[in-house]
Amino acid sequence: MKLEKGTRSYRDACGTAHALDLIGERWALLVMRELMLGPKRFSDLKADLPGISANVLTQRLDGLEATGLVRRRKLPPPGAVQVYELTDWGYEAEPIVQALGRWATRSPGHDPSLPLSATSLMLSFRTMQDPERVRGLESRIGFQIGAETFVAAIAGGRVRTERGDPTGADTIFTGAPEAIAAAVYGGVPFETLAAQGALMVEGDHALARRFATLFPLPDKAGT
Amino acid sequence: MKLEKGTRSYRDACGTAHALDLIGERWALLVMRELMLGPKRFSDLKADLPGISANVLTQRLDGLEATGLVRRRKLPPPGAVQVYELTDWGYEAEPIVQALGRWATRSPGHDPSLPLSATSLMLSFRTMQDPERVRGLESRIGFQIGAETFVAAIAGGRVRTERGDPTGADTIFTGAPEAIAAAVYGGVPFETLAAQGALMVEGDHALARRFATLFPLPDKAGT
DNA sequence: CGGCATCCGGGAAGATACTG
DNA sequence: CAGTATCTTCCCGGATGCCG
Repeated sequence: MKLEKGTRSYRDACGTAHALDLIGERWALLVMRELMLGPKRFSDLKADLPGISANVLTQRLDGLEATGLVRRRKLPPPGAVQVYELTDWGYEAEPIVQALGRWATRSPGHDPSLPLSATSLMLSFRTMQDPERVRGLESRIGFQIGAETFVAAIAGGRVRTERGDPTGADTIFTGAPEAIAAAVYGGVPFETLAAQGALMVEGDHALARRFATLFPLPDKAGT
Repeated sequence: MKLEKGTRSYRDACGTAHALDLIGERWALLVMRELMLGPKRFSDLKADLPGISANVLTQRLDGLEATGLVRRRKLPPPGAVQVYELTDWGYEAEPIVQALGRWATRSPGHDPSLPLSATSLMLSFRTMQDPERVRGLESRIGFQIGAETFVAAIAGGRVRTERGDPTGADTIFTGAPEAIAAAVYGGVPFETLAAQGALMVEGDHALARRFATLFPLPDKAGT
């Protein structure tokens, strides 16, 4: 842990510019994205951000902690590991992540088949849900992604996603984030993915199929 | 104009990550911010972004043009100068600028007394307006900032800002963006600023005073 | 003068290796 | 597992110069 040097600032009163002073460095906002669904440890952050190097991750976590966006916490024993979590103010950055995500899906250069973290996938359900299509639906969808589990609770015309135990959900998806994304955003049939061993769907298959229609991608920007 | 090299990408299917591929480089989003109220020429962009160097501005404009966010256009003669303007998709990034701006004003490190561009000030009125305080108000506020003019049209419970001729507005502010910001966000009395020659208010002074109360700053984030 | 291209120095990011 | 140390690469910022 060392002292920050003369942090290159925009020196601009505009809030947008100050936001970039805070989270404009490379990887900073993606680190925050990965913490949006709850605390994580260093090695999980590193694994979920392919391409980041350990020293850059250390620098970002130090910087975000110094600005009051991230806090490091020691979990109580047993398993007294150190985790990083967003502060309340850090969690308030979610609208930024959402606005960026929604806007960028209109990019002709956006490639949904690239690698994807489990957190990104769950956040994308928050971002991309279409209220028209969600209306009237009430159910719980479970996700088993590697060792992590999540639940999407559909009620009151909204899809809410969070970490949680999927047992008892109406349907459960098991597979890598990329496979679930292929089904939801790529329109790849479950059977195709199941045949590859990439995806397993348990419980109400009709519900699973309907779930995959709730998140339409916007049109690509033309010129 | 040269070919882009291997642009360092996050290679992540997440929309947020792709957005950062598009506008995550230093200055990129601030260039777009400066174009949000209409086309500008190179030298105006450079002047309104203190600290940017000409070559970086060139690189950003080239990059934004290549990704389809900015277009360069030749104004018809006379005065056939070249200007840069956002594409439709580029203008759709305004919610991002807004979300960043709103969020960052909660930062304890935010200093509203720093330099500010006229565009930033006008956009901040869009971002920070409080519907409760605006309700019932109907008027037109003019701004003369250097050689640029703007109008804030208040109607239907909303403040709309754009470039425009302020003649005939109910009240007109004349001064630097920093002076107007000091009045609106810093609570500095008009008289103080007028005594310094920093601000002039013409027309309905009561309206001007009320206008300055429409944009409350949120509480600072505490841990 | 506006709109760049070129060259240079410093510093941040990326990759790899190493340590408690 | 959670970082640190080192080295290399590349981007950013500043200065200068070209060219319509």
